[in-house]
Amino acid sequence: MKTKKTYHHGNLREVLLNAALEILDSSGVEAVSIRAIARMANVSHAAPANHFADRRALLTAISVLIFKQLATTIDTALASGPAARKKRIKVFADSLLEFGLNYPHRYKLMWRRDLLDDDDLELQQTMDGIYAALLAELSSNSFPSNYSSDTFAIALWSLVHGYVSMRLDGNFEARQDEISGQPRHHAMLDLFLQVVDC
Amino acid sequence: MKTKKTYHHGNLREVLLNAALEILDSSGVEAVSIRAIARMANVSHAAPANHFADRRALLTAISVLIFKQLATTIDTALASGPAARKKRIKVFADSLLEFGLNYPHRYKLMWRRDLLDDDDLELQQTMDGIYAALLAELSSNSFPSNYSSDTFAIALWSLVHGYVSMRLDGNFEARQDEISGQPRHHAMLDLFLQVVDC
DNA sequence: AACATAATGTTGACGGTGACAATATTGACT
DNA sequence: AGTCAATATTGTCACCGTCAACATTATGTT
Repeated sequence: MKTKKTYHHGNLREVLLNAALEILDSSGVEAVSIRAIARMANVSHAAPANHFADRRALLTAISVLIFKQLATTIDTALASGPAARKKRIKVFADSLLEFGLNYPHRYKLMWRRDLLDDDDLELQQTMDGIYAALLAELSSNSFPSNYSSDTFAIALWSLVHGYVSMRLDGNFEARQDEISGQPRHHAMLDLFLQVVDC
Repeated sequence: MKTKKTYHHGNLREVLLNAALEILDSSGVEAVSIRAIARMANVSHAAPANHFADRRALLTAISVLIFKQLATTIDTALASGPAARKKRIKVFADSLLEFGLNYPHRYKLMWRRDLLDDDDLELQQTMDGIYAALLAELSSNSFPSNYSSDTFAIALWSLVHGYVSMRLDGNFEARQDEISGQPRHHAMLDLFLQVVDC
């Protein structure tokens, strides 16, 4: 009748993170509670405190995982991607965009700075790494003069992030999201990338 | 010693909405609780239930107010704005952008569909009205062929929304947000609006 | 091997929240 | 005057995050 083998769990931290990810994917960040993941791991409600100082620390740890997953996705896509600069930029944008559409709740959590620990070094570094990967694809002479690659990078990122956010929050109607049978974001990115040719 | 004049408050609903807006602006949507606004209105914790079915209904009512405020802001700016189409598009974008930067917590709430009532008619209509105002400034022959005004509208809105969201969530460093002493978003919008000339 | 200490887990409590039910008071209409 | 709907109160419940006190086990030193 003993359901628990040992008093000490062994790898509770990992189990808790997996539980949190599962709840996140299925029910959103609101449902990710300390007590819920403790229940799922068959452990007392205060056990997680030994591994995560508070809920913010838990969500931050999850975000680090997610950001690393995104970084890997982008790196992989770029590594096997085309050589032309403009096309590589599009690969980057597509990777980010599809990641958001594929993992809606993960994507949304990534940017909920109000729920995360701003001072977390690992989080900052992983984010910076992704931004650096974008900058690496840009060189100033590819764009209209007067515009720095930073401005271009921020514009591109804003465009993708804005679109994905709106889509995930349900602010674009389904019919608005297709044009000529193609996803809207293809046309949208092409439209934007015209400035590279200007 | 009687602090309350009457058992029935008189205009509780309005008072509650103002309290909610005050808390929202100062502390963010997380702090906007039924009980908090009840306390602020010197009323029992269950009194708001007579005016708002639940917290979601309360936040939806606030959002309607905010969207109407945004609509007014945009309409005013456009009414006294320039005549050239491209400049009017910029006025629209600037209005949206500055509204977000000026009222961070209000702007963030507007898009938190997870907290709002999707079926609220007034909310939908106010949102649709703003989008229609943007479409009204566009005509298909102003843009590169192959791109509909819907695509352009969604791209522009995504760009602005993405930038504002990132800024408000603290995802752009302060130094990244200025270029040549000008706010980054000016250069960013100019960059994007080049496609109108292509 | 024995012990000390750190790591990890449990139990119980506190105050906060949204929501509901039961009740009290008041306003409005007949 | 009497009735009913609107509105406010009190009390309760389950959930949450967090803390404190305590129990159990792992680890490492002597």
